[in-house]
Amino acid sequence: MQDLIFSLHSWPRAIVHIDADAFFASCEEAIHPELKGKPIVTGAERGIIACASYAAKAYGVERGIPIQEAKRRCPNLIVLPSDYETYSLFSRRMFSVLRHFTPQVEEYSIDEAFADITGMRRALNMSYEEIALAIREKILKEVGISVSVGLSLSKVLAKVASKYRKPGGVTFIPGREIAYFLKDLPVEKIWGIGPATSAYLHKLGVLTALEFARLPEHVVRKRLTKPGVEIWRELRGESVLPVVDGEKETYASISKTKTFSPPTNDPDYLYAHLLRNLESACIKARRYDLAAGGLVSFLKQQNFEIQAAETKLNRPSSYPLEISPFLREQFNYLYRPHNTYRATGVILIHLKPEEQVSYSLFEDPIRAEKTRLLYHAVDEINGKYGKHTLHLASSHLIEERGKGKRGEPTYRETTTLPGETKRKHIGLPLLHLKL
DNA sequence: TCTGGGGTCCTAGGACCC
DNA sequence: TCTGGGGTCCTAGGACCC
Repeated sequence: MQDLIFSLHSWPRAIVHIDADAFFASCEEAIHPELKGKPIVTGAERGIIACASYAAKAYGVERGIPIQEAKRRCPNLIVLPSDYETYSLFSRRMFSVLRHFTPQVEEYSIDEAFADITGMRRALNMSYEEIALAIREKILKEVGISVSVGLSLSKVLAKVASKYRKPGGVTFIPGREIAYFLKDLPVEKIWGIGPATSAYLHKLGVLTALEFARLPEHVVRKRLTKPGVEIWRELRGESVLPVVDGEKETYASISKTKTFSPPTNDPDYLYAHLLRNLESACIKARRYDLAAGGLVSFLKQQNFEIQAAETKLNRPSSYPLEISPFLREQFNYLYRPHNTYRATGVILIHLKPEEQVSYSLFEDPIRAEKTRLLYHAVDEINGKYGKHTLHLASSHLIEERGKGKRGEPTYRETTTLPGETKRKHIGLPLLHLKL
């Protein structure tokens, strides 16, 4: 083992990873104690399982499989819709318990976090191992959620540790035991090593995490890119990926995608979906006070091929009324009548804080202000009566189609170019009220 | 895993400039 | 006018994550 780096001091760094066990299902059990221990899944709204409780997993019910198939495997399965608002609440409570042990907490996803507890032994009067155990106990007791905990010298190793005994495990990987934990771990199971890199490593004859960790440095630097080298160092017990604390409250991009069945080549229907994607993305952007500097949209063909277009906006915006002309342009550019499509998507990119947006000399400030006020009202109405109660008229085709009838598609908003001052009225007639 | 939805980061290569 | 070399910025696209 002397070829792997670790200091004689057993914990040069102490990094913890916590991973909630069957998180969505656990939240449901915490709210509805009568469901505890029963086979439950979430994901009813999509028809695909988002999360399965361990009782459900015992029947061979896994994440990603269709609900129908799951019911075949487990006839008394309890199927619930996913309730992200509630799960976020539990998530925040878990993380705040974690912050009880150290301020250095990285909220990695809704159900995972890293914490750097280096140097906290004296303050907490506990060993690092005791701190890891205490974290699990306190979250279980105060939030009612079972988590698995890993403690090691780096983030990558802490991830290996937390996965080692699930559910409910607490696993320590001190420097001298790294090789033991890596020797039977396939490279493709390492955090950050995906299909492409594993295939490449396999070709080099590297099958396990230990074989990877033992590659000579010059080979790793020559064959892999930066992330690969970082993972290699972390596996050897050297902490190079920092635990980034602070709650995440901004985005670099916001995307909305929708898959529909059956696939279609109907341009009106496709564009209506794109418009709805745009509205959803803009709602989220406005919620975070962000404005998009660019727009990407794409069509996914039946054979999963994707065509995408990107446009730079002349001024950052979070208003569909201003952005939709560009979307229309992109759609006209991308759409081919002889292709059949299974999904559409919109991505708002180059997001920046709303207050940093300045208006160009060439546009009508009154008009821009009116749009802002209009959407302020739209957000208020939709907040009261439900998302998309008030929406762009031409995205209404989605509802029409849902009811099996065809409305007259309208593209009136496409004549409203941002910066164009000719048109006076600002949109209410272009909106549609869902009853 | 016959493939849902939402993200981030990195790199190579072109455009442009001196 | 031709040629070489080097820097910065931007974009497309790949890879990976939950």
